[in-house]
Amino acid sequence: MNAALHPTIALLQSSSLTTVVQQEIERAILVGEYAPGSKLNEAVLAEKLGVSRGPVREAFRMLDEAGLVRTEKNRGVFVRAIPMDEALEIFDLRAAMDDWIGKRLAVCITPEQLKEIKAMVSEMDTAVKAQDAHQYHVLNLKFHDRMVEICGNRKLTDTYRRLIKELSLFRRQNLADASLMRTFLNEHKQIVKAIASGDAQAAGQAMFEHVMLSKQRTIDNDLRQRSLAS
Amino acid sequence: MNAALHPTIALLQSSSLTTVVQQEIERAILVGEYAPGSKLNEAVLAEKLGVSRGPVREAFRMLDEAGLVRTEKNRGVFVRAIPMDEALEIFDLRAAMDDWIGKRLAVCITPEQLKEIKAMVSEMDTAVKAQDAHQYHVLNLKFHDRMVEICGNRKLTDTYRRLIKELSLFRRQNLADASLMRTFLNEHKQIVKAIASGDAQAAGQAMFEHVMLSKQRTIDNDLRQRSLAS
DNA sequence: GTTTTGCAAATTGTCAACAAAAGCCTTTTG
DNA sequence: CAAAAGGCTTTTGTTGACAATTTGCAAAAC
Repeated sequence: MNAALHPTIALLQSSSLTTVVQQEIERAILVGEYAPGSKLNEAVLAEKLGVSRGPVREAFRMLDEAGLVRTEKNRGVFVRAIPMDEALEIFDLRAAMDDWIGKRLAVCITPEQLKEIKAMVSEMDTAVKAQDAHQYHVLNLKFHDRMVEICGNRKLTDTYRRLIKELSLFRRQNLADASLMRTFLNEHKQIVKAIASGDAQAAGQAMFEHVMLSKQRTIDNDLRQRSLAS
Repeated sequence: MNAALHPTIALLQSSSLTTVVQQEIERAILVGEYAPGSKLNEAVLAEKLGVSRGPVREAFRMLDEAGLVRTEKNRGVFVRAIPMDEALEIFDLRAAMDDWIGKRLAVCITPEQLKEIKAMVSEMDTAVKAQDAHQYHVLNLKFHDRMVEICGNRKLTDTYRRLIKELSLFRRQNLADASLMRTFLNEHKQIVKAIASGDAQAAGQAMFEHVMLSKQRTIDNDLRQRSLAS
């Protein structure tokens, strides 16, 4: 009965002020409008969004549980600043998941889906050649997100996305230079190749090592920046 | 300065009404006081806990984000009933994580920690011999939880525990019979052995397959119950 | 007899006011 | 001059009240 209802109606039915406030704050955080560590003022946000403080507070509780903000009693909520060691932990966890994802895709991906991710890689190729780091970054996120999605495990997808969101709070400025982009692109090609060949072991390993290289690059980047600062 | 303050003080500093309400509801849910699918009434809970509806609502938003309840706009919040297919998804995800956990432990576990988990297995041995399924279940949870913890990856630990909590919402009655307990116990011994030997590949595989057997048992159990019901 | 319609009660969504704690600036004191 | 004390301001924590929606029931219509 409630199968094919009007999109506007479905929207109104699902979204309360709290959820739309939550989504808006989350968007703003992920897009960098509020820097990690900065304070989020209830009253200011409430007025800005044209609601009272109640929904804002409820949204804060959601974002806290999601790991995007941290709440200090009687002091307020702050955009989380992911420390280096936690980011590295996330990389390890992601690697474990990507290992499984690779193995699974090698076995169960459909020809259409394979075509789809191949197209993504070739788009990335274009971006690399155009030296468009931003576009590459967007495509890269989409590439990995699509692969998890194809696995068809919603719990995995949710967990994976949660980690990606938290990771995006860590060092917005992690721009890859041209040579690194090319390295990653080659790894992507290798991943797709392993998946296409149906070799679960190889696909898992390729994805695992791809993430571990990202981790290593993050470490190197940090060391470089530290030495520059001193 | 605030390093070694009195535990009561630390408690008061960290816990607002919202957090204590959240913890209490979570406890009640996990312990089975509210059955999956049952409705949680804001006003009733608020009065029961001696607070107003505000903190209860904020706690609901946290529990929703944690996956323990589901909110339907204008209808209320309900204890989540994990459907079979989602439970199976969780098993797969857990297996992927346990694979990594096994590999990691094989490499980095200390002799004391190894001794510790060996002691747990022997406790489980006792429970199995005493046919104490409940005690076995408690020890089993502790065993796996401790192994994740030893890995020293807090993000992994958080994620793992989140999954375990959700899984505990699925079919409280999944009691193992004596022969199954013995099977699992043997697998535990094999896991510990593989970890002790330092063979990462074997340890990962042992843990992975251990979870997959749990998954299979869940499927079998479901089929059996379905056939009995018809 | 079944379905529909309308009303009343209960419940959730939202808000604004009050209480309490933290932050800040001035003043006082050594 | 530094540091502590005190009061003022801002911000968060909590509450109770009001508005909007759903639900259950009973009466009416077919």
